[in-house]
Amino acid sequence: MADDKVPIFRRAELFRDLDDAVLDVLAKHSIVKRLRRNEILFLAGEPAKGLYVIASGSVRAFRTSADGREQVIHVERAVTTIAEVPVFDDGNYPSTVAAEEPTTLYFLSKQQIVKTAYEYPQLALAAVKIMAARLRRCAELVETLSLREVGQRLASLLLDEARNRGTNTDQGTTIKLRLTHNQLAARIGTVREVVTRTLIRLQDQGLIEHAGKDILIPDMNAIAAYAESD
Amino acid sequence: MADDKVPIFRRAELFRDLDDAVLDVLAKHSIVKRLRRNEILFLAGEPAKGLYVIASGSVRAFRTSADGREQVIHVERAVTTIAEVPVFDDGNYPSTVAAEEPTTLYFLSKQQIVKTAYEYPQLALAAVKIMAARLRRCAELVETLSLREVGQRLASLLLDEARNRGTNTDQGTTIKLRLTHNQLAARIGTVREVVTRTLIRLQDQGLIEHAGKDILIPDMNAIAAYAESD
DNA sequence: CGAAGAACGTGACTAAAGTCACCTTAATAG
DNA sequence: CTATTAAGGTGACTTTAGTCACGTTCTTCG
Repeated sequence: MADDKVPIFRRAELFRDLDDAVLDVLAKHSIVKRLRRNEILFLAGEPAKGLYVIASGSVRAFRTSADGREQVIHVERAVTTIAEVPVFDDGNYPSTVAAEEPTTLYFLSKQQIVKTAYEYPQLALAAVKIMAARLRRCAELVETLSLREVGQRLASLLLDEARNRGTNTDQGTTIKLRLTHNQLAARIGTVREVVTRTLIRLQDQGLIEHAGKDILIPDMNAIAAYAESD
Repeated sequence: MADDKVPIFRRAELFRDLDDAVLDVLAKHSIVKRLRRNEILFLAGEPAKGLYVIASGSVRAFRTSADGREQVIHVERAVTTIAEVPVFDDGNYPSTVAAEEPTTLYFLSKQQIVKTAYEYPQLALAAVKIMAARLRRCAELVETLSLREVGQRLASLLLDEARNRGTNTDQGTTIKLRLTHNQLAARIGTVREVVTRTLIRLQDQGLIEHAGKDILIPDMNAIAAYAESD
């Protein structure tokens, strides 16, 4: 039964360099958890018991203001781990995590991970790499939130999506947004209405063409320039 | 000559658990660098050659917008390391770093550190801890920038300072600010004038009393409540 | 299919933040 | 000690973002 977990675990960057035998031990100790869309895995500030491997689906880590507005810190999709931070620094969960879609996870206890990290330095090294990458993205998020306006933040997000999962046509790059305006807002640090209006504005400026969830970026360079401009 | 470096290195969290012998090797390979106030150590995006130990003084890591506005990501003071991120994930420097005051640093090459990390897992483990802590603070920064207003952000900063280096009197907690309004602005993501006005507003609201760089917080709970309020 | 709920669009308004220009005060270097 | 320069203060204004209210259009599911 743990056998089918091992290949999944191996796809996680954190575990990539561990031997099958070690992964097998981890897998045997892991506990399955399934989440419905928007179901919460844990809350920011809760004492952390361990980390999770996202076997399928995706989750968002976010913070909430007192009046309920969300700011997404990062989104992670299968197969990765989440909540490494509190495992290694022994604190509470730093953000609330909820499923973006139906998601299956495997839970691994803090003790188990830390023990393994002492025995197999590859694990610690991999953890460092993952955190380094997170830190980079987090610093970028700080920069855009603080130094760029909503239009540019939205443009960056679209650009990102287009680069990752866009398809090139003769008209330019097209993407099918899977996010609602509300979700977009939570990622770029604003509210729904502003997203709606900003999309229209980007269209008026000729940077995008959108019909519902379908977005066409005629000129990737133009939108990149706009996103980065002063 | 490396002998005097070893006790300094040992005070850095990253190196705390290494043997003297190992530290001695690192120390022998390190290169001194001195910075004047506001002198730049490296720029965001530059290829990273290694990390630095802050032997004395302090530095800020920040990002700059096209029109020159700065957003401070974190501040580090002696004795800590900076630029671990690009050492472990092998990318460019993520932020620009400049000295906040006259500062002495020791440079250590990426190769040297990585090699040591492979031999001594304590180093990797320490790096994970440091990054985890950074990630926490960075997420917090994202939250405050996105979800809180300037008044609250400034209040949190003052509260932080007061908790760390405030002195309690019968009137409340007092702190001597060492930051100019410009520096405050760069940390909380706004501009000078807004800081000036916000300080006045906080005073009008009875949360602080300030005369130049001296700030009195009569009621720590009150300002904490304000900083966190919706 | 048709009703309910979610998502989207939009006008009108408020408020917060940022900009500009200029003045005053403090710090410090010759 | 005084001349520069850096820092702080302030009024008037613009811009951007956020709020509220409400209508419309999708989705989806009983």
